[in-house]
Parts: sequence; C-alpha cells; structure tokens
Amino acid sequence: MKLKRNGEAAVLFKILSDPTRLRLLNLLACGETCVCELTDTLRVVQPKISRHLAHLKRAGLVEARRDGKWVHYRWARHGNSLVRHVLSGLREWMTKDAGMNDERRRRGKVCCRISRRKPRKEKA
Amino acid sequence: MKLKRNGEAAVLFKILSDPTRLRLLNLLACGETCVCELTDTLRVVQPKISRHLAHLKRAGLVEARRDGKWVHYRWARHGNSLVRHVLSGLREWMTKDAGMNDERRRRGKVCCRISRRKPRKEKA
DNA sequence: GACATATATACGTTTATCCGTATGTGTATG
DNA sequence: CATACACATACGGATAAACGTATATATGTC
Repeated sequence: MKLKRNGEAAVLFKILSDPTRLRLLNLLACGETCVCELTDTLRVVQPKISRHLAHLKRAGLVEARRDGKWVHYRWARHGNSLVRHVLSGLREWMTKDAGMNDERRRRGKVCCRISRRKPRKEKA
Repeated sequence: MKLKRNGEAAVLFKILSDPTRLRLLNLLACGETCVCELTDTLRVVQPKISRHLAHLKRAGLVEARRDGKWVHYRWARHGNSLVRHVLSGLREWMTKDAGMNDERRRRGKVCCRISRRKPRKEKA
C-alpha cells in the first residue's frame, strides 16, 4: 500500500468515492478480469475504464498482469489494516447490493469472455 | 443513515475523503464536543469547521445537540452495516495514527474547554 | 432592546475531478 | 513491415468541491 503518510485515510476514501471504481472492484471481486470484459460488462467506454483502473492501481488497490494483448486486473493483497478493514466491509456490502449482484452476474456472459477468447494452452 | 440508494457506498466514501472531516471525526471519537473546541483544537477557521460538520451531519455520520449558545456534536449510531464496518476500521486507524493521537490529546487542553466553560449544573 | 458570543450560511473564487474524444503504445498476425 | 486489436494516455471542457471572507441567525446578558 503506497498511500501518502499524511492523509493516508483520506486518500483511500477518495479513491473509493467514485461509483465506477466501486463497480470495477465489484467485478474484480469475482477474480482476475481483463479490461475488455470490464468495459463490456459495465457498458462504459474503454478509456474511462482504463483511467479508473489506473487510479486503483496507483493507490495499490489492484494489480495488473499482461497476457499477450490483454491486461488482466485483480485485487491486490493489502498489508494495511485500514485498507483491509474497509475493503472487507465494502466486499460484504457488494454481495448484498442488488445492482452490484446484477453486474457480477453479467460479467460471466459478456461476449468478449465467451467468443473473443483465444484458445490458449489452459494451465490447470 | 440517509445515503442515497444508488451510489450509497460511493457517497459514504466521498464524505470520508476529506482530511478535515476525518480530523473532526477523530476528535468526536473522544466524545461529544462543541464547535469552538473543534475549531480551537484543529486551528482552522470556524466557518470551515461548521461547513464540514454540516456535511457529516447531512450524511448521518454525526448528530448535533444545542446547549445554550453552544452546539455539541457527536458520532451518530449507524444502522447501516457498511458504515459500521468502515467506521470501525477508521476508528482503529485513528488510534494508531500519530497525528490523530496528537490532536486528540490537544483536544482536552484547548482554552475554550478549560476557561470559557460556563459553570452549569453538572448532571451526573 | 442593545450588545456579545457561538454557530451557520451565502457568495465568489480557486482547485480538483470526471468525462468524451483523439491519439499513442504494445503485441500479435499476415 | 503493414495492419488489427487491446489498452493507455493526453487534451480541453464541464462540473463539483473546498476555501476565505463577509454576513446572517440564535442565544444569553446587561
């Protein structure tokens, strides 16, 4: 977690104060997800998605992994106790929120996930 | 808790994303505190304090009680599970943060608390 | 009711955030 | 090496947040 020493908590909350970023975290709660899936699921233009992912990454909340043309994002592990506490509360909330549930459900059905996927050697 | 149905969580985090508001919550964690004490302790102009308190109150995070010329603020009880979770994490963080500790310590010593206090009938 | 004190709000300005669109970068494929 | 695709960033404009200062409101005192 690389939040600034001063205002650490405020910075964390600022990062979490945007609905799109929360929707992204919600989808990533299902597991590693590539940008195109996120874009398709949230039905939002891709640069907007990338921008918000960059915010989350800068704050250390998510990590990225390149796989050919794709970049997959996932939740990062959080050493910081405040972050862990807040995110666990958030995660619990997301499992109960109707809209968030709908979007997580939609995540598995976006066309990019089903069709565009290049048949790669599946490791396990 | 009167957060909007849609974007409930984002609104909560937005409220918490300001350093001054966190400092206020920190002081209020010690117990009910009047505006002049908050102003003196944080060494910030009074309208700024009142404005931020108004934000916190609108979000249902704090409550106010009038006592003569003074208005005392305190943490509100939170029915909402997300709010409870986040605030408990925040509270824990505040007890560990050096700056927050200093300010809580300073709170008991501000002149308004010591000298300006009108001798009223102390009820228990 | 004039005055002082505690707090709240209004107003105009500055600053930060978010967005859409255009464009740049990296990676594969022919 | 030209092209296509996935993703990132740059840029300008719109919107909202925060601020300082001035002023309004409420309460108590004389």
